[in-house]
Amino acid sequence: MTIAIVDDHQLIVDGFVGAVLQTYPDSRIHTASDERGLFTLLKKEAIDILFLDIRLHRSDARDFMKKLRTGYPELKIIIISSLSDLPTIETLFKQGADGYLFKSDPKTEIIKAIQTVSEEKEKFTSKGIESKYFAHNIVKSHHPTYLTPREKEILSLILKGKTTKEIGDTLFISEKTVENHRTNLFIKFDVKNVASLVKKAILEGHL
Amino acid sequence: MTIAIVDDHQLIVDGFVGAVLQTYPDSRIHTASDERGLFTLLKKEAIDILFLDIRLHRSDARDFMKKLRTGYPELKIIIISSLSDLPTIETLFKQGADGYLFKSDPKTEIIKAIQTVSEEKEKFTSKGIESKYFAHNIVKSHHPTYLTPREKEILSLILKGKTTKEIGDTLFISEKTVENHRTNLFIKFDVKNVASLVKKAILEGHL
DNA sequence: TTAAAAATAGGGGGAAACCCCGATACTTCT
DNA sequence: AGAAGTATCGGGGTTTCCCCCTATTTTTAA
Repeated sequence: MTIAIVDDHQLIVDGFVGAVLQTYPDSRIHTASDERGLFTLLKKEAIDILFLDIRLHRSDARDFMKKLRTGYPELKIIIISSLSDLPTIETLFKQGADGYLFKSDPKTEIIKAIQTVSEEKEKFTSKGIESKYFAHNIVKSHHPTYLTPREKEILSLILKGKTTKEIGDTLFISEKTVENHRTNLFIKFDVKNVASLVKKAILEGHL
Repeated sequence: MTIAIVDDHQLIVDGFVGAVLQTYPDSRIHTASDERGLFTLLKKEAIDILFLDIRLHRSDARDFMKKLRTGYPELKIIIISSLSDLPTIETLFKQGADGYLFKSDPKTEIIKAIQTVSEEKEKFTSKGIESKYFAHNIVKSHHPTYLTPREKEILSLILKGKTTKEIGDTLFISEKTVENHRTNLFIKFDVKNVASLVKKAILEGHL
């Protein structure tokens, strides 16, 4: 069994490798710290299970997952995150994640995750996830879902503290157009002002 | 030598313990996952060096550091964080931190940190910090500094997406007063709109 | 006890945000 | 060919923000 972990926190990687080797001394574990490193790795090695820190990709987790799914359909992807944001979790599952666990989960959950996805039958969610998942009723969760390229562009400028006028000047479009995109961002994020938008965007990894 | 680590991410804790035991097999390492656990621990054990994930304390790292410093003046405190926010680092040093390292630093930095603060002479900053530190010229850094209790209250309501009017109604004060506090927050955070305020506040751990 | 800081509140005004609406053009997918 | 989605722009409006001031009371610290 070949396992890979991608995380930019060295400590996380070390803790992970230790935990897996303890249970599976014969497993081969590859590590990478970012997106680029991951693809280099995937080209060289046949990876069975990938543990992925989703916060690596600021802008577009969706395209990233798609790329992984299409390029490596057999790959099992387990998201490992410090985010407890539920809509994100739901979205990632829709995008083809096979499992999800928190960095705060005990390391036994890693082993469980490996076993669950190896058996090919079901998706894995850690206990930490499940408790949060059912605490807030995720059923009526608002999907921050998909942002268009232009929306992402405008969101990033909002996050930089730019005003509508400044954004318009930057992108050479009218303030009205910026307002429209802004409104659409509000709708997609289900918020009613910039403060909430910025908060939600940051917590969902758009920074 | 007795070492403690406080972090709510189990993987980080495991990675840390492994790294330290590798170099100091005889060291005693205690762990806690939150603030409460830490104080329970400090009452029972004589800790020499504390590695602390500062993101644990949403509201008030300042009071927290003060409490530690006054209650345990001999304790060496090394902040371990995933935040790369420079003003925060500076502030924490001012508040009596003895060292600072990133979660993305290699584990050799942990050992270096232990050695540096043990020698009692100097503060420790990891290589990761130093490179960032000098990349942006921190000299003219704006200290988000001290927030009054009322300002913290208002900040937290802004972070919840409340409008000036709503905040006034919540705290039973006039909108004008809220506006004043809001202005003062802008000045202290050195920003010019809510978007930047929220972003900076979250990055500096006020969430 | 005096000075400084914090919290309160107001007047007044301009700028930006926010919310309706409708409209056109271009791509993409079915 | 038609529907859906994206991106563009406008009119016209209300609300909120943001900034300039002054000023009083209370709390805190020197």
